[in-house]
Amino acid sequence: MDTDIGTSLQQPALEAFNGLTPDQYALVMQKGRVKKLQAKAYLFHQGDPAVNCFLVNQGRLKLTKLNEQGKEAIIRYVGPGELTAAVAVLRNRTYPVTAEAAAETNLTLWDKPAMMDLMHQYPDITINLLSMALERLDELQQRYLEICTEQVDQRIARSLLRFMQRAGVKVPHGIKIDIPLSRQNIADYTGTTLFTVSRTISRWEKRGWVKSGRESIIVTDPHALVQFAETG
Amino acid sequence: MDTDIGTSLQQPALEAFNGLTPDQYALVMQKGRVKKLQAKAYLFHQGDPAVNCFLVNQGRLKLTKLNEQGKEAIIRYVGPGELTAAVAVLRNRTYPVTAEAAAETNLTLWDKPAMMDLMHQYPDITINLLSMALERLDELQQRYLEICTEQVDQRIARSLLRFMQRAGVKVPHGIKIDIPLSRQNIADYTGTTLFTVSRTISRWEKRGWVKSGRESIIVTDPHALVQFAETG
DNA sequence: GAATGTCTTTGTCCGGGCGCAAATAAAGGT
DNA sequence: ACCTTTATTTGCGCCCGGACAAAGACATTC
Repeated sequence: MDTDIGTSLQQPALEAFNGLTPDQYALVMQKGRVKKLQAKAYLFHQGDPAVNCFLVNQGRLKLTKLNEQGKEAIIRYVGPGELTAAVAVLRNRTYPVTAEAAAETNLTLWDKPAMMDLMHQYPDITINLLSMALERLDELQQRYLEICTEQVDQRIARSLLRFMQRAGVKVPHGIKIDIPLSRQNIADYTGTTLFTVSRTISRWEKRGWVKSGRESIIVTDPHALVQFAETG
Repeated sequence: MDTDIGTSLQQPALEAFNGLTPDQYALVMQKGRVKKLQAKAYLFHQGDPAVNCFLVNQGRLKLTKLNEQGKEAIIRYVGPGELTAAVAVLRNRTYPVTAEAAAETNLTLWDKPAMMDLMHQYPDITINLLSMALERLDELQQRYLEICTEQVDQRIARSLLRFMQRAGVKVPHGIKIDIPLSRQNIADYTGTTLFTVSRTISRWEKRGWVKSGRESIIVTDPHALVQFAETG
């Protein structure tokens, strides 16, 4: 029973290659090249010409975006089973974001012609990609709503809950977010400052809602967080 | 030459049915049903079961989203040539947003089976839809960055510029935004309050950057706005 | 284990921008 | 023309949350 400890709670990601037979799947993966990234290594930078798209096999990518003044926002974290930089395939543009490994990460990548071939060969892939894009759009719309209408506390609560769902692992007294998350990261994700995040989280720690360490957060009372996120 | 006045500056929207022959296009449009909406009429509400997707032929839809407390954010305006509610086709879910006609609007709509048929019959459609979804994702990421990193003034400037690009028509002394936009609308779009928007715009009016009336805005000095948006 | 670098906490200050109230202006209805 | 409704402006007070400083906690390296 305690083998549960460490089990990932991650909901099965919407896969790009659903609906293929194992044989087809093997072929598709064969067409791609694998790549391994150390933590904190950059995969591509915002503005680089976009040539490949990437499937995360293990690990996690952090997607960030900079404005003209060099201020940063975290667009999202890409986990196992998720595909990113599909823009590269559909348009001859540049990457709109920067991708950095948040932890050691294994990828499979395809260049534009390869992915185009696959999409024509297996139309389901295009449909899956569309479905994934719409899902992400949906999530971002939700976050946009939150940042427009809610205050910092609530947004931080929601972020922790979102991270928990996406990358939570059970530990003795709660659920640990299995991404190295600094206060600054959370601030960049929620559109505030690391100071405010720090204060907010210490407050919650005193109330027993979370336990936090250096770049690590354990949610001990998810229910309280949900309650807080919804009512302020 | 002065016939230019009133000409839309709208950049040609990325179309859902590019790459089809005129005959095929006619067939596709035949498969859909047309619908006409009066201004302020609702097309669907957030939470309604999603059954149709819609192509705007004329007019404009306003997509909004509510949070638990009933606060609203404007996700985007959908103009001629653009398709919305593709989610309806790809997933058996509910509409994630509310759609309301911002002006009198003509639509063509397809239900899930019809659109599914089309996607299978003309694979290019799926690719176009994917491309459009990625484009919208890109735009929303950009706005997310802005709302995370920039202050209210700048965001309002950027919004006006964005509306100008999407729905600008030339008028004698500037470019008129051809959407009925109240201060409240702009506030909901940029994540602030109508008071702040009002103050900001009157300030700009005094500087001669814009001319504004009731639910109407004319940008008279786009360059100044761009400058301001980028440097604060 | 000393030194260095990074992350985090906490205090203080203060200003951008929100909330509210009240006045004004514009459109529409009868 | 009058009344009603809805949009906009403006003044004022206040507070959330940003800016900055300084110190503490934790890792890593040599």
